[in-house]
Amino acid sequence: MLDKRFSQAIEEKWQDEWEKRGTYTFHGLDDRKVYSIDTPPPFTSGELHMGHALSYAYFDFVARYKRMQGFNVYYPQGWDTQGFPTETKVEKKYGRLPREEFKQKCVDWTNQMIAKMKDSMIRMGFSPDWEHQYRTLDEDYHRKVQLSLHIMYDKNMIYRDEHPVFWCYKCHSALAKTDTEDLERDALLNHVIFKGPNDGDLIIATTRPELMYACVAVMYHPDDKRYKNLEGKEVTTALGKKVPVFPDKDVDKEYGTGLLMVCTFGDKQDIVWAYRHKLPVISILDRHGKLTGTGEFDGLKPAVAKEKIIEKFKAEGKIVKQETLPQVVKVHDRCKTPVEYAMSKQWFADITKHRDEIKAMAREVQWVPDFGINYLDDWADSVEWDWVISRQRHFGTPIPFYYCEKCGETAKADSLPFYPDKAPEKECKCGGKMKPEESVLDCWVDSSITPLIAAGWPDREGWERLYPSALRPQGVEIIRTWAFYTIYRSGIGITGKKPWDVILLNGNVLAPDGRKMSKSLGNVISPMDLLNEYTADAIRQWAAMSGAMAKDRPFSYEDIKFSKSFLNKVWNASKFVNQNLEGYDSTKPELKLVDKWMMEKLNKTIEECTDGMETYEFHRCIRKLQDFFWHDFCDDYLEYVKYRTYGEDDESKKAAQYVLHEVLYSFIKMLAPISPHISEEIYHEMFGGKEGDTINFTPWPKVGNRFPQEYEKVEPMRELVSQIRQAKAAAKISQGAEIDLYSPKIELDPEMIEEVKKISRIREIKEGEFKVEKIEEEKEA
RNA sequence: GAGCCCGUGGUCUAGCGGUCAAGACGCCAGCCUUACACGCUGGAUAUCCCCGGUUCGAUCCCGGGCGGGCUCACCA
Repeated sequence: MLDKRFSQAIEEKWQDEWEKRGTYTFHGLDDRKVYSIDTPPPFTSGELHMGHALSYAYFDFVARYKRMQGFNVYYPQGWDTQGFPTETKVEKKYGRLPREEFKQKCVDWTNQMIAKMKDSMIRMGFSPDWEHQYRTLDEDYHRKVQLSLHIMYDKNMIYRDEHPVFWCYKCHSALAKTDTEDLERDALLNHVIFKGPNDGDLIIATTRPELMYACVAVMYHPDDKRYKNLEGKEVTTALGKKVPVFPDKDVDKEYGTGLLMVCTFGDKQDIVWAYRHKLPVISILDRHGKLTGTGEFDGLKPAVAKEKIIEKFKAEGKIVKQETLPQVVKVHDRCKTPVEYAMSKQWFADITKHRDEIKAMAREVQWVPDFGINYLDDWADSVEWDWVISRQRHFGTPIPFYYCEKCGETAKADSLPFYPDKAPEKECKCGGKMKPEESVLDCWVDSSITPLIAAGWPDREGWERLYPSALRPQGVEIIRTWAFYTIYRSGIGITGKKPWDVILLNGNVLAPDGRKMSKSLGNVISPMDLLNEYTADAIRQWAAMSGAMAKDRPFSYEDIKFSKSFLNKVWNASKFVNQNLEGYDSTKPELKLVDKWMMEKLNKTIEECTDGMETYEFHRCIRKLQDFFWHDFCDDYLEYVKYRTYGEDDESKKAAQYVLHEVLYSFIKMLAPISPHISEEIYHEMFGGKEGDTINFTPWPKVGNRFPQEYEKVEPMRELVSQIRQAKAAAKISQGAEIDLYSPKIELDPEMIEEVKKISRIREIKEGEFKVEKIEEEKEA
């Protein structure tokens, strides 16, 4: 018996049952075709947010659908564990600790977060294989990341070099761009006099005059007539140094005077120019972020030096104009200190050499939706320099190399996994000491081999059958990182083969008001808060209804309320069908026209729904199911056959029961990938688990006998039934009451006319203007 | 500024070379018709952003504009 209501309690019952039985465990390769999913390892923040709920629901639909299609689905669960946010949290809680102790606290904290997130994922009904998990902090994961780097190092794809990086002088670390945020402020633009080749005045505009000691060039736009005569010449800075002049397309003619100085390094554009024009590098900031090599301003911080040098130029009459302009500077998100660019020895991966290969390999992958590949192309085309893979942090995968302090020579670590504090020093060919590298890797280095990790590379027997993955689901916003780096490393660097067959892109979930969800706006909705009121099956249905892929969508209470109502409908209709199935036997009876109409409707639904799942258009699938079940099955067919299931005619009753049984069974199967809990419960309570102990592995419904002609015959009847309903309502006659119908000649199949009489409780049909007339009870008596 | 996506009843979406342009939520009216009031039966509400073009015919295709979103670059 089904409970009175479908509820979260029923969901939890099945979640526990699935976990206990290991329902979704991968049991190794067999004869079946494998379908492997390169699932996104969430960063272990502890919180499962709406974005997770949406995108994880998408590939959970796929996994469940493919299982029912007979695939051997491999759906491991990973965790992205290392990185600055964890260090920040741990540091906040425990303060500064010795390196080893600190790392251990990071691990402990991460494990707590994993436990919390795993529980949330189970409550959402996600079906990853909990026997096959990976964590990026595991020694085994480290070993594989390090091995992958050794392979790439042997192919000359990894190197150590001096290069400008984002640097926080307060925290003494290189930063990833993602560790920075924008700060708007006013800047003073100074117009300073330089001397041209013929000693004429040239005015350049700068907000950072204190960097002039590191000035290495002056630039203008190639179309700028004012400065064309300077090409190939040298000019003299306000400090008396001669520097070359270059035309460059990135100069804005309208900004300032259209003439600018390039320093090492005022901003990112300076770095681009330094590389493009092969300019010399002058490091003007020391390791503490103070000026050096200037003489009079050494030891000052840039902000102080700026004021002093402006005073100096003013005194010398070299500043002709000053204006205040709004400016955006990058600051370290943690300490809000403006970020500088500093030269430093870092490890690099040679992405710029491979951009065309990466783009080519991306074309071997099917992008869903197809325009997603544009994001990758744009990024590949705009990458200015190689990927800085080293970070001066603690909680990360160690870089498995040595470098020579004397000559700069590098060498691979001898054994993996490699941890620098346990590694011996080596001797270099040059006689110098080789030191184990102490920096750690950018987290994207870890996550850019997830399809290999998932496959069990390089140790698991038959890992090649699990690589490429069948599916990579991920957010659009990390195409330039996760997708790009995965193709570069797993694809180009390691295997030479594309990492996945299909990449499925999802957008973000916005707040109901269409703005980004954020703590500061106070508009964050957590899936965990919705569970009790709406159930996981309803949240999952909301996800399915959330429209096109790769598109941001506001969260919709309307949709989730509708989902909940729909589940309620499914529940109650199932109870009702169950009541009417008394005496059901599975022998196939002679079907009436309406029965064939219903079976044909089911066929059409199976086609549409299957197609929707195959093309990842989950909204098409769920909308079709909702429309079909609610309106065609409940509102129409159930009403059409009530008189038969209540009645005495055995043949007719059996046919109706057969169809009720078939349709409901096929329906809950098709609903199972999206809303697995309610389907599982009905499967067991009503169908006795007849095809195995879980609906999740029953075969996906197939289109049965077609009845196109019968279908067409029944369609007009539905219109007539509806008209009679309306007429009854208008005449305030109860729908259950018996009537006489007056009507002009009815153009219907005779069997249909009989059907209508039964369905609409008509005693007699009489010629006349269309109307219904209630049969008075006293007349009958 | 560059690239991409989008612009459909009050709201959120679906759809498509010819349909009375579909659904949900909301709104209105009437119904407790032996599963469901988280329900049932009806109803109102759309210049399908604007201007051109292609076409026998465009909401759908093409060009331009306006508006919104995302990613990137944001400026010496």
